[in-house]
Amino acid sequence: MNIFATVKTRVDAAVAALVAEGKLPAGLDLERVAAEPPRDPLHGDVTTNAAMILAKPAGQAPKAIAELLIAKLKTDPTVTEANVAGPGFINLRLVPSTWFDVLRDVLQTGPSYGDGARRGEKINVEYVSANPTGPMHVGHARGAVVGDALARLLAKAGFDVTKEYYINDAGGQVDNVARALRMRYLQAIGRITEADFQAALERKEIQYGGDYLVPVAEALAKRDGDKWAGVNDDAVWIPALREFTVAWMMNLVKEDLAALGVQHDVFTSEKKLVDDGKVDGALKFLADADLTYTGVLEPPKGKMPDDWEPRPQLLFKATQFGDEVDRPVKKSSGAWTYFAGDIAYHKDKVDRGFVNLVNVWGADHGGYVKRVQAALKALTDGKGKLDVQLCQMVRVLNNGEPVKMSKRAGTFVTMRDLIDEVGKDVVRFIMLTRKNDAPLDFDYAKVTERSRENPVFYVQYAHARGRSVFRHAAEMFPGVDLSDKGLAAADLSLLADSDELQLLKMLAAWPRMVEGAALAHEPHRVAFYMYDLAAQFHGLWNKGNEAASLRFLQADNTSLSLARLALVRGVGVVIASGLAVFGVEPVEEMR
RNA sequence: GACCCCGUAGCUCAGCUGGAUAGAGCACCAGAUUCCUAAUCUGGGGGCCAUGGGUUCGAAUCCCGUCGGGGUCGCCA
Repeated sequence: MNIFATVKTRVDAAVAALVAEGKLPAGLDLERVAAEPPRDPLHGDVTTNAAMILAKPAGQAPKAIAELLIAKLKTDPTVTEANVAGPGFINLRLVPSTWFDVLRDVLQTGPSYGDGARRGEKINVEYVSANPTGPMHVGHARGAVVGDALARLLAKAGFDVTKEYYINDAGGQVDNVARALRMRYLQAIGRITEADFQAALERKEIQYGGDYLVPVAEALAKRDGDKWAGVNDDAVWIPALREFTVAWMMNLVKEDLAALGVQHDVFTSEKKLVDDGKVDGALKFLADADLTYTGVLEPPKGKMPDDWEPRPQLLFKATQFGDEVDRPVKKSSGAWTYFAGDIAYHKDKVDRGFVNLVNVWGADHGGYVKRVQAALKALTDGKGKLDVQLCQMVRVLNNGEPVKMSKRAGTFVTMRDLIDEVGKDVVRFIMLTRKNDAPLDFDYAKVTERSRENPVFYVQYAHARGRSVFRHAAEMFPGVDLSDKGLAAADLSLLADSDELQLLKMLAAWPRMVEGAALAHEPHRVAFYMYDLAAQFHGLWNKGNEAASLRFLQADNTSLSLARLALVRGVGVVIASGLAVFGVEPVEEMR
């Protein structure tokens, strides 16, 4: 039940009725007509901009249209008041039972309160997609949480969501890991020393110096003995060691993600796309559409690479689809570029029936967005929609001091460091307290602090307080049915305090919140909603400190207590429901 | 040089896809505890929404310019 959606359909019906009566012209576009909460609650319960939106196409003054609509809307028994205000807003006040019905609905529907109804609309969310070259770091953690929460949010809004991970296991980076692994391997079988390894790192012969390759090398030595020590043909040992390390690293990645509570439905391997001929197929598709050609790119502006020289390459006509320049799909060596693989990957998604795509990337990939969107347009004749959510940097701090790096990985703070330090739920929640295109400070001290400043604590505390009330209620009212079903049967009209009603109205806004955040691909909105809801709840709680008659539990008044318990429970259900979108467990108590 | 993101209270940030008098927290000031968790709550001051134009009934929000911060810029992924 979404009362704003309900009111919107009533407004639409009122317009239709006026059209039928000839008071408004036919064929009006109602797309932009909205029913929303007014900015100032004093204005009413629901406001609609219908009169202002329709004024121009109908050729009438907003206020005149508003009067017509008000006359229609007033015939609705659930509308107690309808007024025109300001430039033409129509403010509606609804019968109080509206809010009691909402609460009853929350109690009866439980965790699925707020679920949307767009069943069957498929959407693909690709996130993390980290190179299988080592442990996950903080940046990956943010992308993982944002992508996962977005997927959960879309699912709640009613989409059929597929969560996907693209494994970049075909490029030069994984070869570089194989090279580093070989050195660690030689060390593991006693052919070189740690000093030799560090020297090679110093000479930049290898790029990956982290300790995390040591156990991989040991496992390889255990399996194959000294088999690879004498093999010097790159074409032989690189693929073998690459395969070994990719498999290992993907296990590591999956373990890290599991520790964060993130699970993907589909893993797509770049190497498999290549081996299966999907890259050839995708590029043939573009070539057949005359969207590729062999040409020479202009030299890059700004910082010039040392070894730049003009060379002919196979290019994709990205400029036809809104990109700045045409983009290379083949290196001058003739090998496919990373972009070619990505074209094939996106074609693969399209071929699997996805039109709606979301990719969550790090902000350093911002320059890559247009070309992939261009490729998708080319592949789908303009029908495919790709939204790329870029995640900005995370600065890891402790009491304001930058945390430099992990002992294990060497150069960066890992996802595991974060989880070990503050726990999975805190990591997840904090990562969602900023919009993803804004930088985020993650301060170990602040995110574990027990104060209003810390949104995780503040929201969890509200939930725990609600549970505490129920523990007391069970003692105060032995034998009384305090289940959701029992509470739904309570006389909710006893909720008469203005703050109680305000809280009910916030619960009524949850379904609209879910839909808006999902369509905008902005899970962080849920964090702010939950914070506001918690603030309202803490406020009501403390009113009981000043006036004992406002406490939730009244020993001498069971029916009033039950009505208030229903409200407390409703708040708890919605908070738990919001936390579920974040993949965070609500806490029962905070001792 | 080009492209992308950002610029809102002293600080950290919201602002629901163009709506009414721009909101929270921190910090500052003044209050609340025989009471279900005061780990909380109530009240107060604080703004040229970087800046200059434009679009319209109406702009923090959309478009263009300028300034400032960050990111990216053939054969890396």
